[in-house]
This record gives sequence, C-alpha cells and structure tokens, in this order.
Amino acid sequence: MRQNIDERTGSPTRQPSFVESHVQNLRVAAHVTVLHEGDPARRIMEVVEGAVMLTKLLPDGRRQVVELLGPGDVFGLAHDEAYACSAETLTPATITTHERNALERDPALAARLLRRFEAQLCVMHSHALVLGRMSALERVAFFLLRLMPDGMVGGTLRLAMTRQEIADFLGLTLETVSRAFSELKRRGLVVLQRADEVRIQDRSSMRRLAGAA
Amino acid sequence: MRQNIDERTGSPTRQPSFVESHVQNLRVAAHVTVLHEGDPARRIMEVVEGAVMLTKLLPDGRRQVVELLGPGDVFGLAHDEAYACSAETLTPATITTHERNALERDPALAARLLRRFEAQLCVMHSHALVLGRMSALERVAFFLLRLMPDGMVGGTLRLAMTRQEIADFLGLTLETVSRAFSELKRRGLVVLQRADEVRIQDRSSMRRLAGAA
DNA sequence: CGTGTATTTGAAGTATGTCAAATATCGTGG
DNA sequence: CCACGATATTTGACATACTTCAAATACACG
Repeated sequence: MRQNIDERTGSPTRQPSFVESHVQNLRVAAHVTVLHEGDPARRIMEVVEGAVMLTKLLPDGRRQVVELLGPGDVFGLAHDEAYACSAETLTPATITTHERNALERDPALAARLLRRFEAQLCVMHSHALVLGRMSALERVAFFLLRLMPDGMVGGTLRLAMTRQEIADFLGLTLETVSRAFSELKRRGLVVLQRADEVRIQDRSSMRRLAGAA
Repeated sequence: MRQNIDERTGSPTRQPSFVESHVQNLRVAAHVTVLHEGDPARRIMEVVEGAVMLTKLLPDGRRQVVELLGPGDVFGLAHDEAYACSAETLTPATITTHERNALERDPALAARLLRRFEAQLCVMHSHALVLGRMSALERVAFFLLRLMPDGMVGGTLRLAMTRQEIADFLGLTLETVSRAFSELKRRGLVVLQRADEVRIQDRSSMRRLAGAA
C-alpha cells in the first residue's frame, strides 16, 4: 500500500538521534511519498541510498515523472516557496534533509549541491530530447541504458518501476511501453526473465536506437 | 545569416577590455552560435541581456531546443568535460563568461549560480510535463504564457523565434505549431498582428489550457 | 490454491506527422 | 521607393505512431 510521510517527524519510519537539528536523516520504505508538490518548501533533501522519483500533476490528473534520482541526487526544490514536485520512493531509501537556510551557512553543502544541480540539469536536458524527439522504442531503449551503467554489462537489472511509472516517465501509455518491451525482445536486444528483470543482450544496437546515451 | 563565434576571442563581436581575465564580457549579434555541444567545456556563461536557446541534436539531425534563457540564466554546463548543449542567440545579447575553476575561487559567483540552477531545474521539470503530457494546443498556450509574464498584460509580445524553433522547443512540427496558433486565433484567445507579434486576448482561457502556468 | 493486480496483446480511433501547394513576409538591389 | 526573389507561414490532404478500449494471460500474495 502506498503511504505518505509527515515531513517534520519522519513517521512512520525510525527517527535519527538529533531531531531538532537542521540536518536530519530519514529511513523510508518503498512507495512512500516524501513530499508533495505545492507544499511550503521548508527543507532540501539528498538521496543517500535507494531510488526516488519526482512527479508533477496536471489539474485533470495526467502525471509526469520528471526525474529519477539515485544516491547523491538532490530534491525538494522550490518555486515561489513551494515544492515544485512531489517525491516518492521507488525502493526503501535513506534521505538526508537540510533546512533551506543551511545553504547560506554551510559552504561545503552549497558546493556539493552546485555540482549536483549541474549534473541533474544536464540529465534534464537529455530528457527533454527524449521526450520531444524520440519514438516510443527509442525512449524505452534510452531508459534501459540509463538504468544499466556500462559497468554492469551482462548483469540483470531489477526494475523498481511499474509499466505505468515508466510510461509516465517517458511520456507514453503503459500499453505502448509494454509493446516496446515486446519489440525489443522480439529483436533480441533484451531478455526478460520476468516483467521486471531485464538483461541487455545487444548493447550496441540499443545504443544505436537510443542515439548514443 | 547564421554564424558561429570563436569562444576564446569572441570575434566577430567587439572585445571587452580585459581579455585574459577569467571574467569576460561578450556582445553578440542575433543568430550566433556561442558554443557547440561536445566541445571541451572551458567556460561557464551567464546571460546579461538578450535571449539564448540551448539545443541538442540526435545523430540523424532531429533537434530539440532544450531551454530558453533570458537575463540571469546560466549555460555552458558540462557532462564529462564537454558542453552538453549548443547555445545560440535569438536576439542580440550580452554574455558574461567565467573560467570553470572560478567557481571554487569566487563564492559570490557560486552562490548566484546555485540559486539560478535551482530555478532552471524547476523550469526543466515543468518543461518535462509539457513535453510528456500536453497536447499541441496546450503546449503552445503554455509557451506563450511563459513568454508573457503577468506584468505585461495587454502588451504585444515580439517572438524572436521561427515556427521551426518553437516546434523544436515544444516537441512538435512547425506545421502543428502553425495550426495551433490558428486555432488559438479562431477561439479568440490570441491576436496576431503579424506572424511574430502576439497579443494574449483571453488570459484565463489560456491559463486553463496550459493547466496553470 | 485462489484472488487481485500487473502485464501483454488485439482492434479500432485520433492527434500529430508528412508531403505538397498557396500565401505572406522580408531583404535586396534596381 | 518599388519590384523581385528568397524565406517563412499557413492551409490542405493523407499517412501513421501512438492512444484508447477491451480482453486474455501472467504473476504475486495471502
């Protein structure tokens, strides 16, 4: 069952030792909404471990997963004092949170966030290219390569996302994502042990499809 | 005619006084490519005046305009030591450039960039929602509202972009963009004196279309 | 082992893309 | 200042990739 989390207390997870500090660590289960688009932006957060997705909604309920985050990535960004996105864990996760004004007081934190923002901005630029100009098959190929760094060649990737979540990330429907997986299987580019266990079989063809990744 | 610019000398524009400094100001004409995706990322840049677009290309030539920049915005970001995007002026522009290592030496610069990166990251999140989940008509409405801040109500907006550039920004074709403009005219939401002069007639309907902007 | 959820697959509809032609606009030189 | 050629925009007709709706299968959990 999906659940929310109270930002101040961190319930229902175990609490770290120094509750009233401006640094706070959270241990969160999978499928927990850590913060909500539109809420007053009190804190800025870093993923220490696990995976988090940022989502935005349109008034009629259409959803976009705007960013996928892993260890080191930063979220809880504000536009007009309010969180610009909701954040939900995909896996159990450890998260560090800081008061927003800690940015002025802590130069090491500021420097780290600066580097990370640059990296995340570059990823968003790539994602704009994916969303604006790639076909469904290309998008799914790009998505799988992005989740499967060059290091883990031959390994099997465990997807922590449903077809619906992948679709919302890639700007498609869940049916189109499913068909794209089937097409990649048919062409021999990937093998699926189960719906959420992918192995990339032909990396160079995947690369070509994804237009360099 | 579109032209390139040599990053080091700033030709063919007038040169500022302190050429070998790590800060350098450039005056650039419209339609000049200030830097190229893939080139070694030596400098980081701020728009002082004018408008700049960042673009990415796929191997087969498909293009995405990933970001539109105005005064204060930062570009020249690096992924693996190389520029992640090309940057081209839309209007005559003034640009300040810094050596990349100035980030460590100049805390004021770092603090400014941090704030700006946060803002630009939020804009990219919105843009992902636009590209992933909005219809053509909604995208164009969103685009026009974004260019027409609430302040200048009733004013006429001079578009500095062709239909092709708008299409590449919104993930559409130029024909679809043109049809969307025509549809907005037909519905009485906008008035076009000329193809590149837009006045928003019915702001609330535009807002509704764009799903709050 | 059964029940509910996620995924796959099929058939049909639609928004947007593609190709093509007409019209409008801009810049240039006579 | 006007006329011309070049470029940008609009509009139309048709094609198609993706969506929508629906049903069958696979999978996970109690």
